[in-house]
Formats: sequence, structure tokens, C-alpha cells
Amino acid sequence: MATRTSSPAARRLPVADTVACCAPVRADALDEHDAATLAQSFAALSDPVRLRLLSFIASAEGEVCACDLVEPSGRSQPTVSHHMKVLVDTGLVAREKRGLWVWYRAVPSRLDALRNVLG
Amino acid sequence: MATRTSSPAARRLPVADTVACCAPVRADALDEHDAATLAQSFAALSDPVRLRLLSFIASAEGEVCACDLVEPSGRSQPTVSHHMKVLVDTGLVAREKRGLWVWYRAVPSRLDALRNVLG
DNA sequence: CGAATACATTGACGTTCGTCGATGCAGTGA
DNA sequence: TCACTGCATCGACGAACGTCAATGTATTCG
Repeated sequence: MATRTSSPAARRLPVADTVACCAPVRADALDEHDAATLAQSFAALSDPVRLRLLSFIASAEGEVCACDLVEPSGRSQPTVSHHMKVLVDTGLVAREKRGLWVWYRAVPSRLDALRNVLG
Repeated sequence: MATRTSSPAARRLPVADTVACCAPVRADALDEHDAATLAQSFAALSDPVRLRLLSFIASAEGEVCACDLVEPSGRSQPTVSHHMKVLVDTGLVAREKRGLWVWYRAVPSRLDALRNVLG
């Protein structure tokens, strides 16, 4: 019976961060809740189509019309709509409808928050 | 401190050193290749178990033995092994085998590279 | 040699994901 | 009112993922 090793280090107990969710990954081990929250955010960045959509919007000054996302992404309109919903739901992109058109803009504070977690 | 001998942790094929390739997401739109590469890196962070494993290792000074990862992660040994393979393959963690044990350490430059992409 | 240990790999399972065509819904303008 | 437009939602499909028990592989020790 393999004894449950008690080798090197064995300590935990991080702290739930009240603000942008968590301290940098290198500072303290994440608890389950923070890890789940963060994983969801990174999952939004884990698809190449979404990454391109995000970078297309973030690199444009001001807003981008949804109608201008379909062609450069090389995906169907429903697929683009689906990906944009993921980006909006995670807060990385803001959505505003004006008349028939929908306009998207990046949310820099959200990107900054994720950036901080990585270092 | 530990000697800086490179270890057999760099023989997987995917995402090797191409992450430092891209400008920040806000600067220019990503091309398809860069987006695919980056998405793979972010996908490694898109699972809560992997995030906790990474943060557990990154927040420890020096190395962490694989045997100390199973219990805190709450997953089986094969599952932990699988997740660590993903982290190693993306270059976020380095793996070194010494005797019967395997030691992992974070690769800060890799985290920094991803950080730069976000800002 | 053989036994024991630490970790990786395999194979299978249910779940989630990305995708598109078809359809629904809100807003516009006649 | 009605037709038209831009985007969201639905339903379905295959692919990819997370998980574990069983098994394989490498290393150490007696």
C-alpha cells in the first residue's frame, strides 16, 4: 500500500481575493473557487477564433461593428455571434446595440486583471 | 540554489518558443498562426485543476515533487500526470526526473510571454 | 535476478466545445 | 401595416476534453 507520502512541502490555504479575483499565480496557490473563475476567463482566450476577434477589436480604436467581424474571422455569422457571447460573458468585451447594429469594444481593465494574475 | 542544467523537458513538439512572437493583443490583430499558438497556451490555463497545479508550483520556491501534487489537487495520479503533461508541453512548467521522482518547476519567462500578450 | 516504488500510458466513458443551417426576434423604413 | 435587415438562438453533429481503473515503464534496492 503506497503510503501517502509526506515529502517536501505540504501547505496551502490561500486567501480569496475580493477584487479582481486573485493574487498572481506565483504568489500563493489558488483555492478552488478562484481557480474555477480564472479558468473560465482563460477558456475565453483558448480558442483561436476568439483570440483573433478580441485582438481585432482591441487593436481598433473605439468600437467595431458586429457586421465587420464575420468576414475576417472566416466563420459563419452564428458562430461569430456565439464566440462574441463568450467574450462578453467573461467581461473581456462590451456590447452595445444601436439600431440594427451591435457595437463591440474591448474592456482593458479586464485584460489587465488577467495580466496581473500571470505575474 | 539548483543548478541550471537543462533537463529532458523540451522534447515535445507543440508550442515551443513561438509565444514570444506576437505583439500585445491591443496592438495589432493576430494572424491565424499566432492565434492558434496562443490559444493553445491559454488552453493550458483554462482548466481549474491545471491552474491550481501551476500556481502551487509557481508559488513554491524551487521545485515541487510530483508526489506532492496528487493529494492537494484532489485528482487521481493518472489525471495529475495528464495535466502536468499539458503544462510541460506548453512550456509553462519544466520537468526533471531524478531517480524515481519527478520534479517540476515553473518557467517564469513563459508566464511573462503570455502576460505581454495581454497588454 | 525479483520485488517494490514513482510516474506515464492506455482505453473507455460521459461531458463540453466549435461549427453550421434553420429559425426567431427586434429594429427600420415605407 | 408589412417587408427587410442584423444579430441571437436552436438543434444537431463530430471532435476534443477531463476523468479514472488498469496496465506499462523506468528506477532503486535487496
